[in-house]
Amino acid sequence: MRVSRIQAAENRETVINVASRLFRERGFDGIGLKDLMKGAGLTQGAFYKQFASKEDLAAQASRRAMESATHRWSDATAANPENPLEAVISFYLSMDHRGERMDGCPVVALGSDAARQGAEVKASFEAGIKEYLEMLASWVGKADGEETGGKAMAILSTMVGAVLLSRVVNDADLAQAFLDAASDQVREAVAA
Amino acid sequence: MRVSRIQAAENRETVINVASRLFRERGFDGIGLKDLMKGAGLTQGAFYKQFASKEDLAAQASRRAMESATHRWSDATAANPENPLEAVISFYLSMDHRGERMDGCPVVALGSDAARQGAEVKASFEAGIKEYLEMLASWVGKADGEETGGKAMAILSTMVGAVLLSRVVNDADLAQAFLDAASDQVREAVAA
DNA sequence: TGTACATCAGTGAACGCGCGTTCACTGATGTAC
DNA sequence: TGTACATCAGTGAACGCGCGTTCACTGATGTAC
Repeated sequence: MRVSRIQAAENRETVINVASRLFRERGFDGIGLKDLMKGAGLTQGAFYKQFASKEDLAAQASRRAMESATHRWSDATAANPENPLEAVISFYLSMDHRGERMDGCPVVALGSDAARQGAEVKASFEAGIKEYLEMLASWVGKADGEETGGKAMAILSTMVGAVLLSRVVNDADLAQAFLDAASDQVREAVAA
Repeated sequence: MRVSRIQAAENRETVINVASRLFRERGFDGIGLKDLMKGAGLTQGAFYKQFASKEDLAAQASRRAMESATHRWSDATAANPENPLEAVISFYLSMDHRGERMDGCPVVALGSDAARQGAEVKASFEAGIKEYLEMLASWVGKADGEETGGKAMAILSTMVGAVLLSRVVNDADLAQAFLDAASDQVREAVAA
């Protein structure tokens, strides 16, 4: 049965939001369209009225996931404008973030998968990563020339790598140690 | 037809080696047992004479992949014992490494996937990561107390994150910038 | 404003396909005498 | 050392299943008059 244009648009958004979380939780290949649509309260048949293919949804969901991740950074810094970097460190480099793949950073949750996907998925990640970098660059102080962007990139690399490594090991103490070591390194990099 | 014990053991090793490369290239879910066995010159039916399940092979292949990665670090440093860290940086944080998923670092190639796997796969990664850390810790100089392990962890996080980020973006210049920024950061961290 | 009809989002079954896993069978290897 | 037989790595077909995708159909929505 047909549904209003507004309802259809809302349904589409719901599918993208659900997919952005379930893809992070289980990977692009770890969840099927049937379950994805069921998560949005729809049936599989409706999928191709909204998306060209699963890869198309992967690109949309990746973009949405990165948007919600950068919004989270914004919210954290708005709550602590005095020290935005420390506000981000305190949740990004935490055991909570290690444990919540579904709502965490998409680069960590899907980075290895995204590296195998097409240009559209990567473009979604690239856009979000540039958002991350702009925020970081505005906090680390613009000293002289190009080195600012470099500092932001190095900090982002350290943060992404630390959470990824923390998730890949069984030992919770080792995981915590990666997060702590990365926190220290980021603080030092900013101070330098 | 039966095959000698030696031949059977060799076949098993071949399957693990092939899997360690193909999993890195396509992900655990991106390659089937049929193609995996074909890559080793065998048929799918023989698989369950050697492995309990696909996840069992994933754990074996992950261990093998990490071993070959740490061996590569050893080889690089043996070729340049004066400055082992610089030797590792020059290939790990390179565009070549960004492009060769199949023979590159398993943490970058499979980290997001491994985070969703069981304890055995993670144990394989953990063992290799500890190897990485031991090598790094022996190079960064043991100053005073626990901080050495922390430095090694921070450096590994930066390196892993930079290659992952470089693979997730389409823009080759941005990818190169991540690798360069990480190289600088690692050098600074060691000097500090 | 009310009526007639075209549109199309959503349904649910079906498509072919490849997946991980199982199994009866083969025949060279390994063992016992 | 030679023979008889048990073992078992490998083969290839089959299993049930879920995948991404397609399609005929439904009926409320949107449009034209």
